[in-house]
Amino acid sequence: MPYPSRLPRNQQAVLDVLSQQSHPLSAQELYGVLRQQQLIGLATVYRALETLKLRGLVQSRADTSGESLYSPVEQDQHYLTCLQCGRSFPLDRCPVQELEEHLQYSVPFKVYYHTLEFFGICEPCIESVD
Amino acid sequence: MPYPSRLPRNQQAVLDVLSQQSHPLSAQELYGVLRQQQLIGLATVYRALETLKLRGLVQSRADTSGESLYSPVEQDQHYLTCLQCGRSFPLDRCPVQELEEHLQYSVPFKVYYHTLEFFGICEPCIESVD
DNA sequence: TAAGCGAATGATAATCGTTCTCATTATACT
DNA sequence: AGTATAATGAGAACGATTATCATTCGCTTA
Repeated sequence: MPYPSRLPRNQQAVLDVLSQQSHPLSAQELYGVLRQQQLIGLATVYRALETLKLRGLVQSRADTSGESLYSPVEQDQHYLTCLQCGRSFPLDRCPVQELEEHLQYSVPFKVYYHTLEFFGICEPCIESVD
Repeated sequence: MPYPSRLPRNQQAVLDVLSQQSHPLSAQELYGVLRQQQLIGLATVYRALETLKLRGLVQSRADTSGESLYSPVEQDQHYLTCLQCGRSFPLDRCPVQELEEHLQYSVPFKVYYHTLEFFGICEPCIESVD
């Protein structure tokens, strides 16, 4: 697992904000929060996220609206996501951990994290499906 | 599982092309293929994909470059995806099927399909990681 | 401590996938 | 056939992300 002894300031700031949140943030939301703390450009936020992803510290998933949502890798990332309204409901159980550990030994690929997402229609939306 | 007796022509055409491919296609690639067969607009391709997703017949996942890749739901969708080069390597084993079936009875949510993706660095890229 | 140099930054323009708009066309129903 | 309704294609609009570039920061070396 790549873990540099110290992170550049902006990367650290981005990671801190993500860790303080209990839910994934978009890059633009992140930018809004960081702007209240310091002078920072949107491009820098994207650059920091890119690097943090490559280091296996941050993960992203695509919102149904197209934008990416970012969260620290430690955070569980298993959802029921409604195709109609786009809302995501977190799941607690993860049956994949052991497979991930097994993969580490069986494939030439360094796994940082995984995502597991179930797609369908949530109860409130079921009635409104055409 | 929602399965209308007959699909509108364009939705059927989109589904046919996706089913003929052995790998997921972007909306733009799909548009290119369809244009060789018939007169169709890009907006219609997106509209058809949207509807097919809501019907649980097509699924999408985000490419590392940001665009969405579409494939029929029947197709297995489990990958090792390299954060560096973006290439995806399909996995055969799926440990989640039974959890999905269990979910159907334990949550108020109609599950159409799931995605499982492992992210990390592939062997060829490991050397080039800074 | 000052000078020099390469990497990082912020502002903004450019890019590109996706969605919206709207005039036109196809479809369904009577 | 006649009319209402939905679907379509073309292209404009949108918005998230990426590229550009002049400036600033951080570090090394004199």
